[in-house]
Amino acid sequence: MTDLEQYLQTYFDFTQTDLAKVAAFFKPEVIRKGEFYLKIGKPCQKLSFLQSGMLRVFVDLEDREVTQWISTKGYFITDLAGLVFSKPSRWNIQALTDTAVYTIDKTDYDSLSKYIPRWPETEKLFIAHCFSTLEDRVFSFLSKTAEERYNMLFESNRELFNQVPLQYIASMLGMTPETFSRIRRKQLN
Amino acid sequence: MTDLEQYLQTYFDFTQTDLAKVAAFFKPEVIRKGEFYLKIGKPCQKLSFLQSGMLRVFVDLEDREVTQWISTKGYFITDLAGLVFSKPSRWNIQALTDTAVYTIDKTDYDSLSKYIPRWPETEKLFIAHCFSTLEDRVFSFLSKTAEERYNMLFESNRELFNQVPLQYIASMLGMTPETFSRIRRKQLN
DNA sequence: GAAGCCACTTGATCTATATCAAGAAATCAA
DNA sequence: TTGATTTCTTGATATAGATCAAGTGGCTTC
Repeated sequence: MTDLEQYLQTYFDFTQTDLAKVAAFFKPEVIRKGEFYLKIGKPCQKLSFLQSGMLRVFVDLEDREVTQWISTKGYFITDLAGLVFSKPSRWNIQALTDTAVYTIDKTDYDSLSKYIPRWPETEKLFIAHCFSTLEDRVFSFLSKTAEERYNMLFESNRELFNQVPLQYIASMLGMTPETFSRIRRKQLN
Repeated sequence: MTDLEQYLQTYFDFTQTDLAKVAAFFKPEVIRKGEFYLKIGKPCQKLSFLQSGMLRVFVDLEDREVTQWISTKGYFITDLAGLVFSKPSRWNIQALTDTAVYTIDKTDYDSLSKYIPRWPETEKLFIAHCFSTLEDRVFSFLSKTAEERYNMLFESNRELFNQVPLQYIASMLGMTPETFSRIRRKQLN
């Protein structure tokens, strides 16, 4: 069983048969460090499962970049609004390291329910789960300090802190690299 | 055509027949000012369409309340994670004024696809839309000042500012009532 | 292994926003 | 109406976090 199948299984509770059917639509692909998976304004006609490496979701403002998310091993990556509504992407997605993904294109993605009767239900659960995660994230900005947000992320995703330029994590947590660095030192003591 | 049907139509692009079918599942209900639509820890076994009035989504912390959202005329209200995953609700939802809603209970909600073949697709689009809105909200915390967030909300939902205790709007924007008040004065000049 | 480039750290200072404390205004209750 | 709450404003002050400006220490590249 591939990583992809394993992941789909834990996540979606498919039968072995459905698992294989779904997985067959995903094609392996490598994005080299620095290459873009997606650029702002382009249509997003694919969904990928991240097998190894890291992708950063970000936006360029006049005076700085804002990192919205960093996707690591075991996550899916796409611009959901782009995929679902065929809108131009609102995010850049770029490889921080050489990154191996399995990709399904929109056409195949949209056809999944023909082959997997339970797909629409599964897909709903998945998107609802993503929604719920974002609700928590919004709540963290409403109710937590920079230090508390740092600690939450550190507890839940320690590996990130060794593998990614820290300035990107800082941005994703809504603070400057300097603040991040000071909090980090404080927590190490 | 009821408000509900009208709203469902603009939102979901149903046929007239499907529209009537769906709408028939929703029962009118009134929540008096101060009453709770939902309490933290309780299961959320319903979804409602807000016909008039206002509901506030919030959490009690030790030393303060945090308002996560205020739902007004024309919005849906539920705890999505509760509805979809049958988890205990993570939010309190309380009426700020006497509020008229149309409510569908979970059992009926889950059965919709039996009557409306296009329901799963529609439901997916709806949840994906909610997700996308939250993405924008997260981004606003990563990239905007309190004043910028104030202005964004003011432009997009001016009525809210006349109808709701301002402290709740302040909380929902991630600032104190004092800061909100000062920004407000500044913008009025 | 020197030169250059990043990423990170650290200190000094600044600023947006929070906190604290009163008062004014609005709303509610009887 | 009148008093009692609650909400909003305003000022004074405090502070978390930003900004600015040098460093330092790795990596990379030739």
